[in-house]
Amino acid sequence: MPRNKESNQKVKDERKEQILSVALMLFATKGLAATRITDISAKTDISQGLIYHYFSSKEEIFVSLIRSAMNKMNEAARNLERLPIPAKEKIILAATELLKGIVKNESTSQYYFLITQAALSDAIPLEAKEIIKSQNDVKYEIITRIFQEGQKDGVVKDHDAREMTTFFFTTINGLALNKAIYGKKFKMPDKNIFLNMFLK
Amino acid sequence: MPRNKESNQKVKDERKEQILSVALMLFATKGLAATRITDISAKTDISQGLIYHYFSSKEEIFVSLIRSAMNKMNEAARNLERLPIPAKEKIILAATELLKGIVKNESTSQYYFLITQAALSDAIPLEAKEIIKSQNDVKYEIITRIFQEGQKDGVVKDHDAREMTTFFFTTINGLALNKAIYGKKFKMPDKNIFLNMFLK
DNA sequence: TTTTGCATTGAATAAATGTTCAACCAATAA
DNA sequence: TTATTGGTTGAACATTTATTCAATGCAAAA
Repeated sequence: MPRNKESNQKVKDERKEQILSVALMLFATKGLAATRITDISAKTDISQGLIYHYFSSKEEIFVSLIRSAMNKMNEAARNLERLPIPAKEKIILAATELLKGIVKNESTSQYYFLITQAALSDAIPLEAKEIIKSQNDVKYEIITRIFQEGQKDGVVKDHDAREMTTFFFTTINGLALNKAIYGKKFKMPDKNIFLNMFLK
Repeated sequence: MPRNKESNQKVKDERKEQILSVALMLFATKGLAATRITDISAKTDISQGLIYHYFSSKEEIFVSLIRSAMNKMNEAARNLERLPIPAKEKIILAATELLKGIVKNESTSQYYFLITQAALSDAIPLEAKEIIKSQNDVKYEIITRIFQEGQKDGVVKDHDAREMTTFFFTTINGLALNKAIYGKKFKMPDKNIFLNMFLK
């Protein structure tokens, strides 16, 4: 008999994790098409063959990353909405955490680029585009609701809530891409400038 | 003797223009690596061979597009600075024109994506990266100066001018990408929300 | 120690794609 | 009409790269 089930599963999970983590970095810095399986193989020290033991194709790796990116973002948005604090606090918290995430956690900016790439590019698996299409609105709707709540409280500006949401996410997205471009050189600007768009 | 010089030059310019225009669209929607010479060939109805008569490689086409994108943007920024109007008006004008450009002229959003791609990706000709490195700051510095002038006039908020500039361009960039993703479905939000970040 | 099941390897395969090049054609001057 | 120049073609070539697969290694059970 070979290794026991759990131990095998552990190895499998670790390998998958390694592959996904390196692939995220590569897809974000080179793009899907320009990332070679050999690149992933070299950076993970996992043979090409083994990568195909865990994922059926390069595209499946990409789709898997998109799926987890969307899940993480939506999960965070849902948690935010549930918090027992006023709308204004939620908005400040969201801005603070998102900007912090961009500065600290490299994978945050990388996820943003991955999603931008997937949404934008024709050369991306259909499945990835569908995941985004069906899930992207979730966080938009949540933030829009929070803005509307804040307007009732009289603390959020009286612009169209959905339009403010567009600015909210496009700006965050723009910052994340800027961070991805400039790396450590990027200096995050003061979040209060950003909050001026929304808060009275 | 063949066609005369001018007539030939005209044909050449037209062909180059065709190639560049189609390549811009393809690079912006698929990325450099995923765009095939055959794609450009098919969409322009120009044979593959002829493309190599005008450009020495796929990458040269890309570099050429990056160069003209940077030139256009910097030129616009320089013209803005020269206008004989108060700083506040310049800021409003810049925002108005940039947003209008994103909504109307498809190539504007496409240029933004091209530059983001080039700045971000490792799989991009070095020359393109160097053009961006050396030229990207130009427009940042111009807008920063205009913000500072506006602060002297007492019409621009007292945040760090350079940080406001970061928000200015990251937001524009984010909007342009959003437009590129959603195309005609994209609804441009009210520019006054945006201007709240900067104007008193 | 031997067997077994599964992870793992990397060379082989097949397909795709950037680039080249010899031949072709079209317009004009002679 | 003919010769010439230079735009134009597309098949051929060389290279790259995703994917497969037969063989190997290894940990645990018998």
